[in-house]
Amino acid sequence: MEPTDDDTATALPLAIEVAWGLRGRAAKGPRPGLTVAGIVDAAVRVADAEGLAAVSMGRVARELGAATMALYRYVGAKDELLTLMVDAAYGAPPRVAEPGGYWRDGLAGWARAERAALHRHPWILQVPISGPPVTPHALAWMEQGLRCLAGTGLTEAEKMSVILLVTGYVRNEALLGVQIAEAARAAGREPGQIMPDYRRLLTRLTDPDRFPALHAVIAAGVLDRDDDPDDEFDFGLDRVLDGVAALVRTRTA
Amino acid sequence: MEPTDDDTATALPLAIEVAWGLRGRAAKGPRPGLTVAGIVDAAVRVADAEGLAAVSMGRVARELGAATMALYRYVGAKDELLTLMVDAAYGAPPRVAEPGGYWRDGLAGWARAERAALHRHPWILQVPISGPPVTPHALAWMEQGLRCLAGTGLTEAEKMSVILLVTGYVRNEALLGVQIAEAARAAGREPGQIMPDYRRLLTRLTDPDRFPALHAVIAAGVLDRDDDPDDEFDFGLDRVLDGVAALVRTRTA
DNA sequence: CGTTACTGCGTAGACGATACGCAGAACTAG
DNA sequence: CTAGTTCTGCGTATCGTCTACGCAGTAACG
Repeated sequence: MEPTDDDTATALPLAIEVAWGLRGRAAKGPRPGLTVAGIVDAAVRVADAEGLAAVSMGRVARELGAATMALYRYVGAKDELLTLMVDAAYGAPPRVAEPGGYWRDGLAGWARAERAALHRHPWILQVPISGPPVTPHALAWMEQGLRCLAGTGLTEAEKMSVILLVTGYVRNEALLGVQIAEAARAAGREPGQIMPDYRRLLTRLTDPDRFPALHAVIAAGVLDRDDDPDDEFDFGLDRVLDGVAALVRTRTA
Repeated sequence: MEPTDDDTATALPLAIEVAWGLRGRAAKGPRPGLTVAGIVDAAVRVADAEGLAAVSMGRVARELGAATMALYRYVGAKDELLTLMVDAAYGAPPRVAEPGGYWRDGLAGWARAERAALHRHPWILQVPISGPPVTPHALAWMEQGLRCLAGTGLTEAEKMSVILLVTGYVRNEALLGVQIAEAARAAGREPGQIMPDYRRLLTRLTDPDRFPALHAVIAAGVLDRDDDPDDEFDFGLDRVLDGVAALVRTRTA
């Protein structure tokens, strides 16, 4: 029988249902030798140590002392594994939204916590996109973010937009950091040396007449040394939250 | 002889030097049958039509009627090709920064233009990160963005941060759009049906007691139908630019 | 006309995802 | 206790990918 529209619409990949605790052990058959959580942990371990590119089904299986194909009893495809790896790497969100707390402090803490998670597991940013969040931790993070905005008078739609805006900012900022670290690794240099190299490269490539604004930046010494990433992050976050604050004011007044 | 520090620091992949016009035709030897630009165009064509996953060296070569290995005379590795594909897909930036124009209009136009490019070539967002921008169009976009901020009184470092902030917002917003479209494609449904499906899924997965803020969003009907993506984009952009405006005010006053 | 530098590209190796199906284990019904 | 059922681990095999290597042919130069 064909699955109904409703079934396909709310159908989840096997391993993700397991992550939500929607599947128990099978009544019959041999005891499973592995667990979804164990597989995901092993995969995260590999990604942390050797990068996302090293995460192949075979490599993860070897990590567990299992055969490659054994994993496919637990995970329908590699995509599922990646989705669950991201969920595991985020972990449970911090409790930042105290009832009665100032929304801005809560949201800033939430953003910083996400940033910390991305710095712990930079490969998260390389996982290809698959769809809207459906894993337990991902939704828990969303919940925490929304709670920060409880007392603001924003509409629910606006709250969601703000959450998306902030998380987008954090991800993008972290992405830039990873790009620089990646470039440093590829060139075999210390992270602190990358910006001067980049400045030299830009100076060689770009003509001051055709790139005046860029050369003004270079001349001002902006690329002479790496900025403190924390300062850079806080600067942008303040801009974003200022923008949100402007909206909150219109709703409060 | 070992390359000096300076050489490695400013060394560029072969094909990217070609893109900057830093390499002429070789004096001797047979006439090249292909060009870097032609290869990149073919790859972009494949990505547009069949997605980034379809872009393999072999597939691109077939598109050109050449052999797989022929491409490696022009690009050192697949990464280089991807970088150049992104550059080609962005194309030349629009001229949004009129001298004497209001910075906010210019920056909004710049953001919208980038968004349009990402919508034309959604696979850009799936290209793995490699490093800071070094291709001609990428730097031209940066130049245009910086020019918008000419009259604002911001420091050069602040201008750069603002540009990064805005481009980050645009990329993130486009990413969300692509995720939704991707989910729609994977589920074989019309784009307009995705949000109701998602709402059903969340309702099934999350307990209202443990996810009260999320359920408030659901109850408010936020996920009942797809928002107009343009409205959603403009909302977030206004927030970001409001934040920038607050900074500009402190520098002007 | 040799020399030389460069071209196209065939061959081949290493690796990755994953469909398929078998052998055997664990549980249940009788 | 036994037979049947259902699930597990995983070997085998297919197909696709990137790319190192090196040969043979070609165009320009001296």
